[in-house]
Amino acid sequence: MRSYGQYCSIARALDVVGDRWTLLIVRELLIQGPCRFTDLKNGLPGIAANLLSTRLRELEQAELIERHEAPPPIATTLYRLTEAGHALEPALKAVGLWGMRYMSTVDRQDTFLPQWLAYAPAWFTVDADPEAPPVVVQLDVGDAHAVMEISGGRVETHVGRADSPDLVLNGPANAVLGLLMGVIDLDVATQIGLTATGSRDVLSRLRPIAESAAHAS
Amino acid sequence: MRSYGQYCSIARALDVVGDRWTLLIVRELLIQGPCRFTDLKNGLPGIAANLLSTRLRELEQAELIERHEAPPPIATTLYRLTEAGHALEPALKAVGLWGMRYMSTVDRQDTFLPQWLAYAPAWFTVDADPEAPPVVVQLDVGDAHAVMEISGGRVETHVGRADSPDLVLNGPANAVLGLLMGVIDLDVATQIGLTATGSRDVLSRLRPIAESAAHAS
DNA sequence: CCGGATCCCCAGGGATACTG
DNA sequence: CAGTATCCCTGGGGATCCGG
Repeated sequence: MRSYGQYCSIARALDVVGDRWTLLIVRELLIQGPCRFTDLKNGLPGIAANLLSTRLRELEQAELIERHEAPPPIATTLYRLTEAGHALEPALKAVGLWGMRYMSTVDRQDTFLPQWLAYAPAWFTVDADPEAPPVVVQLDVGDAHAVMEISGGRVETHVGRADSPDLVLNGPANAVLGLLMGVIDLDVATQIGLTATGSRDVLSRLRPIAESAAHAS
Repeated sequence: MRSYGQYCSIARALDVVGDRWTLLIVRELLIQGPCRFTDLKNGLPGIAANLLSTRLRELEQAELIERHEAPPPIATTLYRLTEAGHALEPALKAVGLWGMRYMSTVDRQDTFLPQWLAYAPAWFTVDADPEAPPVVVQLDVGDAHAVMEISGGRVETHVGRADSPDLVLNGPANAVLGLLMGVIDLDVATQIGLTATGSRDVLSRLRPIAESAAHAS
């Protein structure tokens, strides 16, 4: 990207990460950890291979990521965030929090990956009642499955299924995540296809982070 | 901008404000208030007029800004942020906070405008001692002049000069702002051309916001 | 002078194919 | 699997011009 040539920290930041796809590459590395080239390509539907290659080179030069030749049994190069790259997390969260206003609808064309089902609650919701006993929520959106563990003030998530969840939320992405993120309420979510199986009152355990509370992890 | 086509709030946000210049236009409207076309063009050195025109149209369609036909004596159209546009402030602050790491050096080519001298301390520093009496700091970088009023826990700024400041900081942009933002210390700032006239101990009144504390105003 | 519109040129992005 | 090479096309930059 051409530099804006301004002595302003916002413009300087955009000089480094303002290019198309760049912040989404950082997003994938933040939520997935160190990735192979192919992992990144799969996590960024639509990106051209040459462009990913170019971006990775630029990010490495900017010292936001570093290549790491993993020994067997991996035996391939992994890309991982440096400290400076990891420091983008608060900025990405703030941007994502603002973008939440566009999450109430979903287009048929939109791609949706399991890891996004997992990271969204982890980044943008908190346990509203830290003293209460732990609960587990299973999220199912098509073929994407994730588990939320709400406990001690924190919400932790991972891709996959739970053994005996207290609640199972199933439906289209905007119904499940829209409800969790607080952009739609339970009535609307149900209307657009949400089915909630189990104890619905665990939903009150979850509080979406308000914009005014955007902050570092 | 082409849509990323992902059901992810970060990707959705970038669909709207990820284009070149877009976030900087929002920055100008945030720090300047409602602006004329020419004000924006002047505040964004290097932008082509047609591109500014295009971006303003896109931003209006996205309902982040709105045109306002101001009556005489202004008698021209003003562009101002809507609620949704204003809601970008936390995200811009978080991005700017991350970009602070690139503020220790300044290139001769870099442009620097008086309003940036004013907004940076207001956005990225706080009064470390709210109980102490108010102090006034004058900032001079070339032809750019700004005033900081540190009082009651807050740091307020405006472009211009103060009558009887408690401290005057003069020097290149990276010396003055780098010092205030905490990216360089007083010794280094002095080495690269800072002159501090008045009571230097008022500098201790100022605390740069740490990354972990990035939050809404 | 303000608020654009038009035109031309080039860099950057997208799609596909190909290679070590 | 991990990229590179190629081609095409869109979008951005710069200058100029035009109506109010």
